[in-house]
Amino acid sequence: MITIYDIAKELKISPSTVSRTFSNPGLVSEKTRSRVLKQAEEMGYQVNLVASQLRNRTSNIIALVSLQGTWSWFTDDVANGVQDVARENGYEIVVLNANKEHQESITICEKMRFAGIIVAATELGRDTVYLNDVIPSVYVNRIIEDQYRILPDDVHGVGQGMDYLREMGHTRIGFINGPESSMHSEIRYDTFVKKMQEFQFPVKPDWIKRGDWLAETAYGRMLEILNCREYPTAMLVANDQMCMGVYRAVQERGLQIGKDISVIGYDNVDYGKWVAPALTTISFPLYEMGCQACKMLLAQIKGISHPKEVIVRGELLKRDSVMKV
Amino acid sequence: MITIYDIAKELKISPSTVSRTFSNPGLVSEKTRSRVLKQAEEMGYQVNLVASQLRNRTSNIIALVSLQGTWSWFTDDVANGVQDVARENGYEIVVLNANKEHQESITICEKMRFAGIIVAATELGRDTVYLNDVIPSVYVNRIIEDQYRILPDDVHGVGQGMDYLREMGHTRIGFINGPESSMHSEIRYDTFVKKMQEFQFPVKPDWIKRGDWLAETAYGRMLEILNCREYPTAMLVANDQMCMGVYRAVQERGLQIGKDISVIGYDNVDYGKWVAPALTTISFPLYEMGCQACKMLLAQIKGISHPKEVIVRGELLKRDSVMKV
DNA sequence: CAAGTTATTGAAATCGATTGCAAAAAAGGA
DNA sequence: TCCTTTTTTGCAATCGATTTCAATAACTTG
Repeated sequence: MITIYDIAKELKISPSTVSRTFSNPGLVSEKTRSRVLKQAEEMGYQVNLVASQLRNRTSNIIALVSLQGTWSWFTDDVANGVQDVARENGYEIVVLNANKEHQESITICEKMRFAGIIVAATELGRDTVYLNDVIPSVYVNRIIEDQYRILPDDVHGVGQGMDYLREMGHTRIGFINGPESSMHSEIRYDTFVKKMQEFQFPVKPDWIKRGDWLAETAYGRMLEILNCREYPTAMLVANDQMCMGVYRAVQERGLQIGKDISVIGYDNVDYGKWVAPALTTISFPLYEMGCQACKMLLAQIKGISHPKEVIVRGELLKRDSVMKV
Repeated sequence: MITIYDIAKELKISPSTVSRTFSNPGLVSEKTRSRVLKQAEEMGYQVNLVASQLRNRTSNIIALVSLQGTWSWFTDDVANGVQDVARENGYEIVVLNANKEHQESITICEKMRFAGIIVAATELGRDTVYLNDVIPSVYVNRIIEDQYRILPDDVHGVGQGMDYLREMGHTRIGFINGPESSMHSEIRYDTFVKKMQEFQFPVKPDWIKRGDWLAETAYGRMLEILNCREYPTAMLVANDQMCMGVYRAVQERGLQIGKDISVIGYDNVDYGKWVAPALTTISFPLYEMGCQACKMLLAQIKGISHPKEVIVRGELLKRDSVMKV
């Protein structure tokens, strides 16, 4: 492995000068600098950031830790947001995946003294995670007391969806929720009910089901709803993946999505555009949340004061799964 | 930031002893060890891996660099494979994303002296990337001279699909290919034609189209095919995403996928299970490729000899988009 | 109990880059 | 030319953990 000492020896100059050539070129004469650069190029020198970081006590790497058991669309979009902001500010990002047994992924970020950690969590992910305040951190989509966090505005999102259904003339609306443990489930459900009451639409318990974010379960729940003597003209579904189950159930019954039954999802997963009919959905503003998270983290790193909570709004994406009644 | 010196001073012992407590506890007496552990816990000590790595000249972090412009299913699945093997061997993985201008992502892995780099590339990603042989590396899904690599067995995959279509009685088969620049396109196309000839099925140029991996374009191409006086009973499509375009085109014409026209995709993206009818597809063995890539990298890291190329087979996943004629 | 072993500890060097300080070299001015 | 100012350089200490070597402490055992 080539070091500045190797280059220095070769050129019969001091390592200090070689170092300065890279870290503070203004302090080195034009002549020496070009000799060093040439020699370094020739020997295939790459600065050792490990040494450099030890000396400087700083890193320009931000870690994004996903609490999913596995990699997924969720982390992807957040990552894109974090990355764009990070790079604008001269930072690189690395993504780690902390599954059930892997507290390790978090700890290693701290031990590596990365510049900061952004923890991104859907609710399918692990419950808890231990930070030691060794480096700055921000949570995306999770509320932990006293910790910096970015949250989506579910109230606004569901509100948008409900307003739209009403505009389209729907009054008989069903709802498939996420699991009980979820903060989103609660908020989305509450907002759904509140809106129904506000509009003075009938809230039918038979049309309100609990799911678990997964298509398979939602498929069963939707069949139950379709077995009711009369069924709703529209379904609000707490995430897109469950909509795939709903689509299947509806189509198996010989009914048409968008015609017999309108559907609004939540999340805006990429394949929603490609199913037929294209899924109308409320976007989970992941990219924007990633951006905000990174800004929040950078503020901490630079010691600038910043509010501890930021709430980001998604928007309703009107496609083909909802039509006027 | 707490260091071993802080702990040492507090306990009035030498830093060496503190260090040994963590890195080689057998060399420290039971009594001292527990005192150190307690003190460290109390002070919130976390070893500084930067210092440790500098001294040891080793890292236990493997980097997976994606050459996609953005995060995607491709990298996800490869990452899961790499991760499982890595963790079995005491390594952690971090994922980086190299977009067009970001040679930087690769370089930073080298500068950080990570244990090794796995470069994963679909063909939507950037063309070239420069490694400096500072650390071991493996390419996934890309052929670079003299470099270690993992490739999928496209010949086997397409063969499986074609055998199945023939079994199901199809003889009139169309094909939508990927873009010209792609190694997969070439192989898949060649294999398709070879199989057609082998089976003595008619190869109709009108039924063979070039796509660009994207649904939108495939939608247009499929419409062209459907405009022919007679159209095929089955389509082999070079990736799943394009199948979504095919589905839409077919359905818009009032025809039914699986009934009027059978479709086989390639890749096994996750939503293929949830579209209606569920998509029959040939899997791109990403997870397995990730595992193999990691094994290959570990072999290099440990200095064990290993073949420079490994080819991994996918399999045909029979679902509902193909039926007997 | 003394000599020989073994278990524990500490001092000091090391990994590779950075930087304050001082020396040397170059440039400028009279 | 000689002195002052500015540029370039080199020396040596530093970041925090590890490890070799030597010293000391704690056991064994005849």
